[in-house]
Amino acid sequence: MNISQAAEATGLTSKTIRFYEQQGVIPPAARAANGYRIYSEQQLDMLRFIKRSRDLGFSLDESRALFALSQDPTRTSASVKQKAEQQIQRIDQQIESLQQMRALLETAVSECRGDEQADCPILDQLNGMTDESVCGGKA
Amino acid sequence: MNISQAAEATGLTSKTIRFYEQQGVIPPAARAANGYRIYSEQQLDMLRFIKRSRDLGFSLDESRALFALSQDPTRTSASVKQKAEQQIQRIDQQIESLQQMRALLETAVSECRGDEQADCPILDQLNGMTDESVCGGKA
DNA sequence: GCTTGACCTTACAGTGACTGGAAGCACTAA
DNA sequence: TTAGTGCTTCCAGTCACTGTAAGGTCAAGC
Repeated sequence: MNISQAAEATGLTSKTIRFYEQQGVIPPAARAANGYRIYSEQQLDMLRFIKRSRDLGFSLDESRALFALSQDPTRTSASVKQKAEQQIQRIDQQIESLQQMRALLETAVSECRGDEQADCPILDQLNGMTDESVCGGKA
Repeated sequence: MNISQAAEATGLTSKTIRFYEQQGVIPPAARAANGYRIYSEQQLDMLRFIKRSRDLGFSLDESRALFALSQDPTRTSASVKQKAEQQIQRIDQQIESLQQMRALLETAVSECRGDEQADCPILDQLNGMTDESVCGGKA
């Protein structure tokens, strides 16, 4: 199985797989006589693990660490759970930050007529012309 | 007003202000005899505008474009509103993506005992050992 | 006058996780 | 033999900074 087949089988791209190898996320692939990388089912599983971990928002470093844990029979589920809970917290922070942005934008957008006139509450907000202590306050 | 005072006054860092100048986001600052950058109130307003725009999640390019719009008397509020609505859409996509991650993590975490045993549903999920078509399905 | 320390300048490298592109072999089909 | 595709390596670019190094400037204190 060469790199493009491995890419197909894992949902990654060939570029990304080479990048992971170069970054030490995965060990160097075996090579065929022609120098092409070859992948075993086991390595596909590793790549799929990394992809799923990335899809849950873990960094490459954490993904590597999680895979190491998954291969370590002496791990504890507590150690894994802790990482997952940290990740949930990070996600919650990101969501909260995005929701604050969204609320500010939404208020400004709702006040904007969106017509041919230059007058625009959205630009007013960016110019600091609204009361920022009260989100989107009209006062 | 020198660069660190401008940084203080805008909530940016000196580094970031220089970076914005180098990237063409803001025009080159005037210089004192000693070569130090000097900033006027007008330029502080521009920097504050950019910061608020960035804080709403607009890219530097969009922030620059929005500032140009805000300085253009022939603009229409419709053109601004469109950019803001696009930004809301992007934010919604990001939130949705994060909420999906969160839901998957939360399910796995809730099933994980988090004790000293190696057995771990979180790692099972990363290993593709759960039914992915039903998010977190226990079947 | 000299030193010290804070602040300014430029320029380049590093971050994270890729993505794109160039240049050059390898393989396959016509 | 040629064309086309796929593999290889290596380097540059993305985004928005941040860190670091080497050096010039300024104000205060001795």
